[in-house]
Formats: sequence, C-alpha cells, structure tokens
Amino acid sequence: MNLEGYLEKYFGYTNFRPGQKETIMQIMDGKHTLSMLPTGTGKSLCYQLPVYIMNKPAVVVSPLLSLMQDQAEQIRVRGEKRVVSFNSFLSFEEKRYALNHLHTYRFIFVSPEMLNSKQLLEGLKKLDIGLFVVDEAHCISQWGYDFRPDYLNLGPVRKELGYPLTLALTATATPAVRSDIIRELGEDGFTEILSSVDRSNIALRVEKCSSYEEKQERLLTLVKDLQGPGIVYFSSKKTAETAASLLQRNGTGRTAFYHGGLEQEQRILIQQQFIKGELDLICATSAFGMGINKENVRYVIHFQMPMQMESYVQEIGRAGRDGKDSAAILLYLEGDEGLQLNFIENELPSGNQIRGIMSYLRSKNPSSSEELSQIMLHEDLAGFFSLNEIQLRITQHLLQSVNDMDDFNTVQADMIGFVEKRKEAKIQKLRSLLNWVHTDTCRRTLITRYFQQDILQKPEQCCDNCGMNIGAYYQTDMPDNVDESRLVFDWKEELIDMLIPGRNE
DNA sequence: CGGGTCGCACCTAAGTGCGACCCGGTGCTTTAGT
Repeated sequence: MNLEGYLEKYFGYTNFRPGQKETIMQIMDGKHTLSMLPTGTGKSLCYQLPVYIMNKPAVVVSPLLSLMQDQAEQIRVRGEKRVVSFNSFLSFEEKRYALNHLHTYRFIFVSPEMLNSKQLLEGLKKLDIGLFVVDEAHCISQWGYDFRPDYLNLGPVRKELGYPLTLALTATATPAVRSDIIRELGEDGFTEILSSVDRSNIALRVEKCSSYEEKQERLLTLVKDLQGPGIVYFSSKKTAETAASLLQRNGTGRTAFYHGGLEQEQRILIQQQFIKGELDLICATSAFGMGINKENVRYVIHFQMPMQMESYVQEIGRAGRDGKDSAAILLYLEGDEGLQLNFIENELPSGNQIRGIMSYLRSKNPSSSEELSQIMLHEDLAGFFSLNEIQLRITQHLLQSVNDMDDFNTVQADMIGFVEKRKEAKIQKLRSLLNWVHTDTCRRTLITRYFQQDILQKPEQCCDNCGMNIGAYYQTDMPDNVDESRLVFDWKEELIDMLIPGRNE
C-alpha cells in the first residue's frame, strides 16, 4: 500500500498537506529527520501515520502540558485509546500503572523534565521504539541553555535509548538553530525537510509612535477598527492586564488577558473561549500561542516587540491559518528594546556573581565534585549572591560539568565565557529584529532572508514599505462617521451580558 | 527603558505633584514519613 492508501485507511484523508508526505517518506526510509513545517499544517500526522505503518510506539517529547493533553485528546477522539501522557497530572498510582503497561501504548507523550525519571527511562529502554519525536524542537535551542536545561538532556536520553529513529518538528528555525538542534540531539546525518517560513496572506506593518500615550491611543483605534478576532502581544503580565481592562472600558467587549501567572484552569478556559469564538481579543504575553489552533485570527498586534525574529514569526503566524488575509502590526516606540535587553541581562548570572560564587566555593575547598554538589545543596547560594531561580539553576547546571577540582580558575573562566557568549548571541538576535523594525525595504524579503530562504510570491498586500493598505483590514460593517458613544455602548453586547450573567468574569 | 507605587512636601486639608525606587517573560517538577 502506498502512503496515500495508509492516509486514507487510518485518517480518512485523500491528500497530504505540503511537507507531510516528504517527511513521512524520510521516516519510513529510516532516516532521522528534522522537519520545518508551517504552523497549522498538521505536524502531528507526520508521526501518527508512521506509528501505524510501522506498528511500533512513538515517544513524543512536548514542551507544554496543555499541548500534550490536547494532542493526546485529539488522538483519543479518533478512537485510539493506546495513548498516555507522562506528566505531573498523573497520580502516583496512575504513573505506576502506566509504567507497568508501557508496552501497550502506541503514543507516549513526555515532558523533557519527566525523562529525568530513572523508572520511566528504564521502561522506555525495554520498548521497541518506532519513533522518537521532539515537538516544537526549536525549544532545544531557545530554552535548553538556560530556561529549561532538561531540553539539553534529550541527546543523552536518545543515546540511552540506543538512538531510536528520530523526528524533530518545528515551524521556525534558522539554519544555525537547526544545526544546534541536530547537534544537541547528538547525531549528525539528519535529513532536513524545509518549507517556507513566509506566510503570504499575512501583511506586515510597523508603526512608529512618538510617545507611550500615542502608542496606547493607536492600540485603542486599531482594535476598534480592525476586523477581529485578534491577539495583542505585550512583554509584561501587568501591561497585558492593564491594556485588557483599558480596552474593555473603551468598548472592545469580549476581551481577556492571558499570561503565565494565571491558574492552569483559567488558562485553559480562556484558550477554549477564544478558539470557540466566545472571546474576540486576547491581550497576552508570549505564554499565549503554542498549540492554539484557531483558524480565523485576523490580526496580531505587538504592543511591545519580542526578543527575536523567531518569536515574532511564531507569534504573527497565529493569524490567518485559514489562508485568508490577515494583518501583523508592530507598534514601536524608541527604546522599546530596552525591556528585552533587560530580560537578556537578567536571565543569566553576571560575571561578578559567578566570580563571587566561585571564590566562595574555593574557600570551602571541596575535594570532589560530589562534595561540591553537597555544598551547593546545603548553602543558600541564591540568597548570598542574589540569584533568581533560573540563574541558580544555570549555575548549578554549569557546575555539574566540573570534574576536576584542581582548577577552579579554568571552570570560572569557562562559565563566564559561556554566559557572555549566550548574552551576546541573544543581543545579536534582538539587534536583527530591531534592524527589521527600522528597515525601509521589503519586510517580507527581510524575514525570509533571516531564515536564509526566498520569498514565495510577493502578495499585493505585502508590507508597509511596499505600500500595504491597512484600510483593507478594517471591519466592513463600520459606518464612516462613527458615533463614539455607540462604540462604548454596544446594545448587542449589553443584551448578551444581561442574558448570560457572569460572562465577563 | 518605562510604568507603577510609595512617601513626602505642600501648609492648614484634600488632593496634587515630584523624586526615589523597584520591577518586568517563557514551564516543568514536587513519593517523604507520622
């Protein structure tokens, strides 16, 4: 049977979407594959179909619990019951049961952190794994070196499992990030399947504002005028919340905010309401997005710029999944990059902090790396050297690789070298994005060039520098002379509010 | 970098205006012992 035959047999579809078949062919050919497919093209089919053809289980590493639950649920809805998600949602009993029945599953979802569990790893070793999948594989490069170091453990895990056939999936990765992913996964010889990062139905626009007030005003106007639903991205939780209530007071109606500080339940609720069309606007931090499969998002506004082009492309890519015209608008105020610079400066320990910690540890005169770990464990290093949680973790992580107790100076120099290099790399990425903000040439061309690709086709509505017409994205049912009071008092909304109490809570 | 909050000065009272200061994003994990 050919691949189309399997596709129809197991999923009922007659055609593959771009990139799916090429990816699956490589997998069936036994080749480790890194596949860069645009968001919303059904990346999960790329591992699901091979599971059935090979009749062997897949281990899927997923960055978010919600994403894991979501994909597991989608598979179950299809009628496949042999699915398990290894994460903290499982009780001890459930975990034990799942471990004892590991061989019965076809889809085993895990978080990178969970792979630290000896029992899980031992269990997985006994399986004949058909495919080891790393979903949203750019996380390895983006988070592995600081925020979530367990992402760097995937290489050793693969080795431990005997280098199972591997599929890394992502939507946005530069050639440098892709080689980073492949290197960290611990093996050369990955085949790459690449689609374009260009989304021709998303028009690109940057508007420069001369004051914070002007930017706020502009946001209000845009949100009123633009055809929704939409997402507005902010760089701080507080700003997202404040803006959401400001917009609501100005008659935006069905608006909510979303960030990592919300309770898990609340986050799921807001996501669901947005997807079902019960909310028109989300004011969010970068926490919002991964795994949001909403077809008809019409615009994405950035009230503050993200840290790098990859994030920007991911975030605007949540618009126009249905292929219809959508707009991406970035509001820029001189100095906006300062906040991102600040994040970069603070996420890694500084040279001084490292020097302080090292001289303190040196004074304790540990004779082995075990003794060193003991000191790390029992002393309040974070308190003494005012490290935040992530800085502490990176420090511990870097010190773990210390084998030779004799040469603290070398280790110290290595550590400082590492953080300096990381910071410089991040600042460089921020600079690229800033150049893009300030460019007066075609923005689409510049994005594709950043990913070392070519533009697919220049759409009519390309970008502000090519003369896009923002009016084309305004609501069509809006009269030209709008009575302001009518915008504030929307009787339909008020009526719905009366009929559905507590809707806006 | 910029916004929010706090305390203070004003000078005779309730609210304003100013400077100092602080803080900001992304997520996984939590099984021991009475």
